[in-house]
Amino acid sequence: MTIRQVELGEAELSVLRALWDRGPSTVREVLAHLHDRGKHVAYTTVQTLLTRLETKRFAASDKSGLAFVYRARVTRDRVTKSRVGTLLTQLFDGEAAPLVLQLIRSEKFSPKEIEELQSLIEDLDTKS
Amino acid sequence: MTIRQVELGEAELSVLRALWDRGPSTVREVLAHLHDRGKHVAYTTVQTLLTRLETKRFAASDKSGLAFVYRARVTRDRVTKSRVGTLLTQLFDGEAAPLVLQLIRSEKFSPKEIEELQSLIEDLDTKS
DNA sequence: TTGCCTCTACTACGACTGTCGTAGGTAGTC
DNA sequence: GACTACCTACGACAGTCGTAGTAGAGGCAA
Repeated sequence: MTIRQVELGEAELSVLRALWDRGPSTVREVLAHLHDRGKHVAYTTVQTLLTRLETKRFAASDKSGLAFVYRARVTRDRVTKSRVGTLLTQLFDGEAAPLVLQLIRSEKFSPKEIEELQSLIEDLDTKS
Repeated sequence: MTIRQVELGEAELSVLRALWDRGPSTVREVLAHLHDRGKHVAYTTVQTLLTRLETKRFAASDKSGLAFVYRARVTRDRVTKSRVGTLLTQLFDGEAAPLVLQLIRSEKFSPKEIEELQSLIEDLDTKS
């Protein structure tokens, strides 16, 4: 069967992130952006990745002037949620709590973040 | 180049999970376990996956009696951390806080979990 | 017009993954 | 001893990904 869900590879995701960060961009602009983040790939690699993103309908393009301009067709939030959901399913049987607990135990947070966490949790508390 | 980090595919991970859940198991036992969770794959598929897990050093095997018995060589916690870390890098620039906030906002928690969260966060608070 | 630059369209290719099938050994049963 | 059931070793194959080269079109400077 292998009716694999259409998903994004790591390199594809990094290109999509460039579109989110920069807004609509040409191949060359995405390339420059990736360069700035220390990713050194060839121009045509970026081109291929953008084409694939378009095929998978995560991006769209318009010819504007000389070169195609690509833009994201999905929000960062949507992709993020989907990815997190996949992780949850794969490792935590879909339960969010264990992941949250683990993150809180093992990662560092700034005072400001802690405060934010606190108020969020208090809200949860009153709602339930 | 393509010095891709040794990682686990989804099917491989599900087999590794079987080892975590059941403890040391034979191919047939893992197969039955997967079956129980609704995953229908062939015996030889499981065999291949276990072999690959062994090649990648995520599992080891001993011949004990008739069939090989496979066992996990990495803890669930270790793999989980690594996966979460990857996700964090790919989507949140390595920051845990945004992910935690998003999870708390978008997922449901039981009163017991909320309580646990609260006490954890209070600990954070006093430590900082 | 003749090059040179920049783009797009294709093609390629090796590694990795998910899935199995086949061949051939081993052990208990009739 | 022959059959049957179960195991392992290997090979295979298609689809996905990361990465990139090449050919050919369009525009601009000399």
